[in-house]
Amino acid sequence: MTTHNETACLMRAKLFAPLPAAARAQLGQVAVHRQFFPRGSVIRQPGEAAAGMLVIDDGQAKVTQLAETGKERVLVVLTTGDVLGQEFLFSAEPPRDFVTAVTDTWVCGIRRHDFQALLTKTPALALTMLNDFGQQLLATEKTLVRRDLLSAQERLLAYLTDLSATQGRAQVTLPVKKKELASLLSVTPETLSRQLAALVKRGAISVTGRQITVHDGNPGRL
DNA sequence: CCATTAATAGGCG
DNA sequence: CGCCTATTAATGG
Repeated sequence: MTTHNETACLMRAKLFAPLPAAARAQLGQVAVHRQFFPRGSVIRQPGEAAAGMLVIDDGQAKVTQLAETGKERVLVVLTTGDVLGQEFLFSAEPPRDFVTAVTDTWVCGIRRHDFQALLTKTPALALTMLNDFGQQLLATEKTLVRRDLLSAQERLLAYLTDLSATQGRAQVTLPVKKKELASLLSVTPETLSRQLAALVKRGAISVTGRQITVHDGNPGRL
């Protein structure tokens, strides 16, 4: 897409934004740079070795888990600047999830040993990681609470409101197929379709394919 | 075009 | 609300 120097790739991760320049430069040294994954290809899958942490340099990817029945469960959708697999910086366990490119995607990464070597020399890095784990925990908590406490319609609207906030505008684009969004929200595709229609009728949103406009209102803050 | 796949509609538990 | 089926729309070759 655009230019790309040693540190740029990893620094696209919002995670590392607070780091001092020196630490970022060092990270750039040990990073794995710019691997390309065409839309639909598998970036990571269960059982792979030496997983490490990944940064979405450009593109979108979904994290899924496969049920016994063969049906896939969408856990999260990642976009440019998002990070995944922080836990593999600290553990040599193989991944349990699939990561699939939803669009053409470029990915960077850091291997566990490289990261840990750097960690011992750079206290700021440790703090940054701890903060990130904390954020991650809060995010997980939020999705759990939503799933258990909110109705399907409330969950959907909460999701859309979040998306609108992160994309920075009222008109948002669904990052994945509605079928997958349904999985992410723990509802069936039929229910998602109905609740979308209900929200439209209520005047909370308007829908054109994957383009959705969130009209201001009182979404509820969960 | 045709063949899949995705999305919606309707019925039912 | 989930599951099932029928119908229609979108997509890809």
